[in-house]
Formats: sequence, C-alpha cells, structure tokens
Amino acid sequence: MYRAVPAQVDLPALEHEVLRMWDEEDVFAASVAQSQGRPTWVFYEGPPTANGAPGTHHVEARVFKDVFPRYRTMKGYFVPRQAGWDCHGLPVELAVEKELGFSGKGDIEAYGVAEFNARCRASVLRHVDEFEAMTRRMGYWVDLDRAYWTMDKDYVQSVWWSLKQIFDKGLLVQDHRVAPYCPRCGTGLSDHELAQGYETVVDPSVYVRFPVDPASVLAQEFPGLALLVWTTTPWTLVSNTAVAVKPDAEYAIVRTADDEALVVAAELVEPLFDGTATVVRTLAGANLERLGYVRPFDYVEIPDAHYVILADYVTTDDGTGLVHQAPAFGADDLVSCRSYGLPVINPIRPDGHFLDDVAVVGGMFFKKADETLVDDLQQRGLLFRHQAYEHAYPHCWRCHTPLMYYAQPSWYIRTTAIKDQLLEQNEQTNWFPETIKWGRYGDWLTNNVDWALSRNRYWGTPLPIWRCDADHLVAVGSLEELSERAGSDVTALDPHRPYVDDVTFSCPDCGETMTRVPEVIDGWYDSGAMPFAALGYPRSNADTFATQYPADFICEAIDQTRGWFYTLMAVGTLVFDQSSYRNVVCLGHILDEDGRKMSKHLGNILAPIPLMDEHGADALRWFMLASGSPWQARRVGHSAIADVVRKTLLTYWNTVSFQSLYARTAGWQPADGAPPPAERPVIDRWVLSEANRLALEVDRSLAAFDTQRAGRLLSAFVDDLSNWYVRRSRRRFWDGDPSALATLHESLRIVTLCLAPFTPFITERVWQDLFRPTDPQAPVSVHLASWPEPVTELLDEELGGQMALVRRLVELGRAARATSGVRTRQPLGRALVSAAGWGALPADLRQQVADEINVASVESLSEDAAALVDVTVKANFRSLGARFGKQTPLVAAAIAAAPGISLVSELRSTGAAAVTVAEIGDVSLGDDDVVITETPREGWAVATDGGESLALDLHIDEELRLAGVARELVRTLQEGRKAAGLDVTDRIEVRWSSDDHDVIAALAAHGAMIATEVLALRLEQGQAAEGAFEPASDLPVRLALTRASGR
RNA sequence: GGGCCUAUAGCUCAGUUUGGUUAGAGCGCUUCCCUGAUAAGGAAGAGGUCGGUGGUUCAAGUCCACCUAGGCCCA
Repeated sequence: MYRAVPAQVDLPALEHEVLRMWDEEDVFAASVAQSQGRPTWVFYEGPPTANGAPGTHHVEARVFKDVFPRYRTMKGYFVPRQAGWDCHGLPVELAVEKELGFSGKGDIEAYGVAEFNARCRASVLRHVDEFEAMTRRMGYWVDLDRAYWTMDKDYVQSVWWSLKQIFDKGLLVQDHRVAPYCPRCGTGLSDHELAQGYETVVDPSVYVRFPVDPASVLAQEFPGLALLVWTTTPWTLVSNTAVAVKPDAEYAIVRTADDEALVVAAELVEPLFDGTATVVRTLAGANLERLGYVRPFDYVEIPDAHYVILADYVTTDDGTGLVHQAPAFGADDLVSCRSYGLPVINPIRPDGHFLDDVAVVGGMFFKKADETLVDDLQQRGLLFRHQAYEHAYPHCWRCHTPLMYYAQPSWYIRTTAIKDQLLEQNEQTNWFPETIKWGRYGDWLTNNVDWALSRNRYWGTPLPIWRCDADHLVAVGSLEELSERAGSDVTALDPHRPYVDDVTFSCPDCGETMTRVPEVIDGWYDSGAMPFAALGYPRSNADTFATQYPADFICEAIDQTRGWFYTLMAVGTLVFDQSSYRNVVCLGHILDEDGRKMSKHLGNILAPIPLMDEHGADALRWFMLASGSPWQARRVGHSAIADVVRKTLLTYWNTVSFQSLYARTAGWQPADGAPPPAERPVIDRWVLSEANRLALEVDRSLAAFDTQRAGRLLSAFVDDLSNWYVRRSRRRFWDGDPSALATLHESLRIVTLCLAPFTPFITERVWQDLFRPTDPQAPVSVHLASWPEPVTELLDEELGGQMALVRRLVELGRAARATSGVRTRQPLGRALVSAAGWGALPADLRQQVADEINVASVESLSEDAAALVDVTVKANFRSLGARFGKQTPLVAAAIAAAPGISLVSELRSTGAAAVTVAEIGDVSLGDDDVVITETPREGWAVATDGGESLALDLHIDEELRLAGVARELVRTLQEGRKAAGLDVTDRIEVRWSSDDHDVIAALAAHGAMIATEVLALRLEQGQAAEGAFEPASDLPVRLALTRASGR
C-alpha cells in the first residue's frame, strides 16, 4: 500500500528528512559499495580553495559534478567520488595576514614561519567545515570522509615525486626573467594567475623628449633634435637604459608648428601631430642605431648606456614607434638590452619601493612616483604631451596591488617544450561547449609560455630541490629519499616550511652541504597533480590509479580554462605524457537578478544555505541544470527559482499525491496487477509510450552532457502526465480502474528514476512513499536503483503523433468555445473537424476530443455538410520551393487563384491535381504541395490553425439545454461539497426545491447522473434537513446537502 | 588593439546546426472558461522592425560581411 502523500508539501522540510534518512541508511556508501566491480567511470573533483565561505557559484559547479556521477551510477558504472580541498597558497596566507594585521613578509618573518603556517592550516580547516555543510545540504554526493587535502603529507610527497620526474626530464629550471611580480606579496605570479587580475585603471600616458646627443651628426643638422618616446609607466624612466626602434620601419624627422625637431615613426606622424608638423627627412630605423641621447633622469648610475638599439618586437601601431627600455621591468626590454650588453639596473626594492638613496623618489612606492616624475619632466620642458590613459593593467588577483614586471630569479617548468603535445592532447579532449576547445583554451595553449612555478612565500608545497654552493642540484621525490640522503629518518617530518628547510645533506657531486632552495610552489600545481596525489601515488594505491586515470569527466566554471583545466592537463602531460581528462564541462558564471556579477562589494551575494532552506536544494539544482544554458552566464534570483519549483516540482508532486489518494481510496496496489498494456485504453498506451521514450531521450541527453535538453524533456513529460493524462483519465481513477492506476504508477516510476539525478530529494521521498512500500524488490533508496530500461514494444511513434493531433484539436475547440461565448459546461451536439490524419484516428481518441470540448459527436468536415464549407488552398513553400526554385512564387500565386473546392476534390479523389502556371504551363500537385483549410459558413463557431480546423455546431435544443442545466447543478453541488469541507470520498444526501421548469425537467431527466457525479445516495425534492449545507447557486433552485451515514 | 560568447515579448529564456512565408514557452497584465489534484488547469487578448546595416536566395530570426552594445578572456 502506498503511503499517504499530502497535496501540500514543504520542500525544504522534506529535504531535511531525506538527509536524515540518507545518513541513517548510509545510502551514499551503499551506492558506491553496490557498484564496486562494475566498469569505472572516472570523475575528478576540482578542489575548491578552502578560503572564505562558499557561494552560490560553488553550488552551480557542484550540481553538475553531482548529476553526471549519479546518472552514470544508475547506468551501471562504478563512479568513485573523492572530495578534495585546495589548502595551499597565497589566498590562505593573505587571509591569515589580514587576521593578524600584517602588512607584508617582514611581519611574517618576525612572527615566525612555523607559527604562521600553523595559522594557515587552522584557517583551512575552519573553512572546509563550511564547504562540507553546503555540500551535504545540496545533496552533492562526494566522499568527504576520504577527501584529499593538498597539504597532507602524502599529497605533498606525491607532488614532490612528480616534480622530480619533471626535473629529471630537464623541464624544471631556474632562470632570471622579467615576470609579473606582486610587491605587496613579495612574489612572482604565474601567467594564469596574471590572467585573473586585470583591472581597469587610469595611468598617465606621457610623450617625453629625449634630446639627441648634440655631438651627433643628426643633431648638428637639426639643432635641438629629440627622440619622442611614449610610455604609460613613468616610474620606469628612472631606469631608462636605451631606446628601441624597429629596424625595418621608416622613421621621420618632423618639424612641428613650434619649430621643434622630433623623431617618430613615419606612420605615426599623422595621428600624433594631426597635420601640424611637416616631415623634413625620413630614414630607416636601422640608421638610428647607436644614436646617443640624454636620458630623462640621472638619479641612478647606468654606465655605458643611453643610445638607440634595434628590436623587432617594436611596433608602429601606437605610441611613437620609439620604445623606452628599462630591462629590469620588461621582458622584451631585458632580451633586447642583453643583446647589446647593456647593464640591468634595478633601483626598486622587492617591496615595490625605490631604494632610499635614489634622488627625489627614494623610498617611494613605484606607482606613487609617477606623479612626481611627470611634474619634474614638465618643469624641465621635456614633457611633450601628457594624457590620462585608461587601460587594463595587471593586478595581484588576491590583494589587488598593481603588479610590476620585475627581473628576478624564478623556477620555471618549460611547458613551451611540450606545447605540441599539449595541443595534441587537447585534440583528443571533448569540450562542452565545443567552442572553448579551439577558442579560448586552444588560443591559450597556442600562446603557451613557461610556467613560473616558484613563489617566494611560506604556506605551500616546498620546492623539493636542494642546492650546494657549487650550484649542483638534487630533486627529492619523497621523505624516504630525503631520509636516505640526510642519513637520518625524517619520514615523520611535516614536509612544510620551516621544518623541511632544516634538513641538509652533502652533495653527491662535490660533498658540500646542500640546503633546500627557499621557494614554495604555485598552488595551482598542487591541484593539477590531484589525479595521482589524491591517491598518494606512487607511494600507495598504484592499482587504483591505473584504473582511475584519466578522468572521463571534470567540470568547473569557465574561469578555470587558464586555471585547473590547464594545470590538470599540463601536469598530466608532463608526468604521464597524457592529459588527465577526456570530457570537460565548462560552466558560465552566475550573475545576480540584474545581471551583475555577485560580489561582497555590491552586497548581492546569495548565500547558498539560506537559499536552499527557503526554496529547497532540489529547486536550486533544477534551476541550475534545466533553466537556461549552462555554458552561458545566468541570472539567479528568488523569483526565478520559485518559478521552476511551481512549474515542475510541484506539478510532479501533485501527480504523485493524486495517485496515492485514489490508489489508497480504491485499496489498489501495484501487486494487484492490471491488464497488459496492449489491452489498456489508448490513452494509457500513449502515456506509457511517452514515458519510455522519455527514459530513452533523457539517457541520450545526459550521455551528451546536455542537462538543458534533459530538463526540457522532463518538464514536458511532467506537464503531459499531469495536465493531459491525469486530467483526461480522472474518472477512471475515481473508479479505481486498475489500468489507469497501473499506468500512472509505471509512468511515475520512470519519471522518478529519470529525475533522481537532478532532484535527489523529492524523488527519494516519492520512492519511499510509492515504490518502496509496494515492491519488496525495490532498493531502499531511489539512488540505489538502476536507470529505467525502456520497453521498446511500448514505444509507439504513430500514437504520439495522433495524440498531438487530438490535443491540437482540443485547443481549437476551446478557442471556438471562447469566440462563440458558449461555455464549455454547456453540451453541444456536434463538432466538425478538418485535419490530415483525422480519418486514421482511433475511436477512443476521437472520443477524447468530444469529451474535452463537451460535444456529443465529432465528425469529419469533408464527409459532411460539404455545401456549408469554404475551402482555401495555400501553397506549401517548403515542398514547392525545392521543386520550383525561382518560380515558386508563380506557382503559389496560381494555387491561390485556382478554385479551391475543385482542386481539393481532385486531390482527394485522384491524389494529384493540376494548375496552370504562366510561363511554366501545367503543374501537377500532390498532397504535400498544398495546405488545405476548410471552414464552415453559417451557425458555426470555427477555429483554424496550421491547416487544421474545428467547427462547433452552436444550435442548442431543449435536450442540450437541460443537459447544460444538469451540469450546472453538478458543479454547484460539487462546490457545495468543497465549501462544506467534505472529503472527496464522502457520500451525501441532497434535498432540492424549485419552481423553475428547466430545473425540474433537468432533475427528472438527469437525476441519476447528477447523483452519481456528486456521490449522492439520495436526491429528493423537499425542504432542507436540520444542519444541512446550502450552497449558493446561479440557478433558480435551493439545494441542501448533508453527509450521508455509511458509504 | 586581438579572440570568443551574447543580443528574440515588460521580465527569464527556447527556436538558428538542416533557410520555408501567421517567430514560441514560462512569468507578469486584461478578459473568460473549467474544477472530485484546486494556493492547480485551460482559452483568448495586449505586448516583437528577432541589436543595426548591407549581401546571398524564389524565400533569412536562421547563411555571409560589416557595424553597435554587453560579458568573458588575452595584450
């Protein structure tokens, strides 16, 4: 027997009950356990950074990470799901610095690295708790108990092992390069970190005169000649070392309106001077080589410098075509200046401030110096032009300090050496949406630069490289190996700073003492290493790893293209020559209701747990999966979520509640059996066909990672089931018809299983209420059940098409009712239909149309009342266009001009008809070439759509009028029942009194029908009994009803 | 400056791969209907130059080019 399912439901409360049930029965563990030994479908959880509270965007990704593993598990796969937490890195350090009120590395050193890192560890633990709560609440099934933590000792050692592999391949190297550098954090940033931190700022855009050496030939010829140099970083002018020009570009010496001589690229004369300057000489860039000039500032010593050099990277697209060179602060500058043997002078400290002994700007923060320097140039008459320049400038993605490009030694992974391999791996990867593969991600790989791996920080995986004074290097792959080298057991050591820094050993080459290099590594490497590090491979779990690499599925938001998607592929390819994943779903961002990014600053953050406690986790999940395109940025708000709840989840619930109510009332249960489907009414066969097709199509959609299509199919089916099947079949449910009950039971079983991965809570509850109590074989949870196997014999495409026609005709009937003003409650005698396929419709389906629009009979228009009919024939362009191309309009015009009735009768009798078309002659037309619309003329209400028409005979005779009155009486009594608070199964007794002829006659003619309809045991003329309820009526009648004793 | 994505009803979005002549749904609004699931359901109406311009085609929301706006990414 089903459990009683109330019509009203509190989804969040239901979900908390289900969560309790999952806990008590340990359902997730059971699901994993029961699928052990099946083919593995590998999913990797991208570890969220355990820093700060989780947001709604975390829910989005986690919904998608949940639905596919659930689906695959139902399809018979073993889907291991290990949770993971990204523990290391700058974000955590910054949070702790803030907590402690620190303002830089000096504070940390003073505080003590050991204590600082202990704080970082504690901070991670704190935030993981919040993530776990959110994960549980939303029903994301992932193994939290065996989660990997990137700070775990085993994890760190796996990372070490992989770095040793890379080191041994010669791909991990130290180099002195100009790299983006955060002066506040005191460390360089990798390219993918850089990508996350561009901010729009206004910088000075200055054009500066660099006077040409007066002794030079050119200056002799053009006294006062100056190079015009453009820069947006005036602070680097202090370090000016050279000016670069493009060797093969044409340069011009111009004379300005103020009679000044300047050198700029010829192409830029017009944009720069707007016709106010005249070109007095042109020469190739190569001819300017080694031309000396006077530098703008002489605050620091830069020997043997300050002349024009040649560099191919210079462009003449913007600026002046002469590029100021400060080799300590520009990657290109460094390369170009090195080739001339120019010195690299850096007057800025690692904390971003000028050295104290620099004149004028000493001790100043680099960006702050801009204004002072520009003023100074102005006063000395060197400033040619000064504008505000708005552009995107890289900032530290965490602390928002403007970055410097800064020359410093760093460790790099030479990913450029494996670029082709990465591109090849990308070829073999399926991206959803596909455009990412060739677009955003492909571009990124194509422009790959070496991975700046090291960080001059504290809380991270220590770079496992030891070095001696002779610069010999050793990479260490584990604590065991370290113990061996150190000659003492350090396997119990925390492999973090500062402990690991204290371990030294003697150099195998020269015997000198080796100490660890001071750097830690980019936290993104940690997460990229998770496929093996999460298992502690190769120190443990080697066989598991063999079956769980690479992943079949990963999923994150689009910002991970340069983040995890990249590092995962790169580390996999570096270490195993193979990318770590095959299918990747790439989600769009979540926006607020107004389309703005969610941020603390705007105060438009939707905290996930309160959101789920208001609408339900299922609601939020369904919204994420089915509403709008997952790849696109989407707006989330309360009303949007409430909407999907009402539309789909509550409709589903109501159908379940309906089934429970009538099955219980009839004392029916699934085991009681029902006629085989083939012997059930056609509407049952239809809905079973649709349900089985649903299982097939949702399966297909999920296999293609298309939750949106799956969601559409599910919503449409729920709507069909509730608003067509149940509504059309209600009467049979009241009667406890086993066919109907069995059909709805089976349909609900299929849709419940298909919905289970999407909305695991409500489906679990339905499983517990309808399916588990009625089937001893049923698993204890819907999530232990298999995907519904479609019964192909039940699929009936023709029936699907026929039912669609029925529903279109019903809509036409309703439209005709509406235009005629004759309410549906008033029975009518007949309706006439003109539609292709009507003739082939089974009688049952024709009856559905008649019932739904309340007419006694529905007949074919073409067989009847031919004289009453207007026929119009229109061209079907789709078929004619293919045949006639350019001449299609001529044929269409000929069809429109032809006499409709004869054309149609010719078509109907012979299957073909001919029209005469100017310029072509006789053209033969088939059924497909025309759209025939037939409409009756007088006394009918007609509705037409897409070539199909339905006409209502509006003539109402005495009999129909009385039937209408009877229906009205039924309705009044039903409303009375409801108003009196009766149960739908209560029996009643009715007394009536009236002087009205129609009422009396209707009761006489239809009394038995009325009594049956309203469950009246007695229907008698007479005065209201004591305590009777008297419903208000629009008819001239007094009615009184009382509850009858007994059934 | 370059790349990618997006632009369809008041709002949220389908439809564009495969071109077909009245462009759909939901929400909201108005009117009506139905009601033994009822804080449901149905019908009708109002509301659209399918971002703009040009092109290809018998035919363009759909294909092509350019432009505009917004978003994301890169420099």
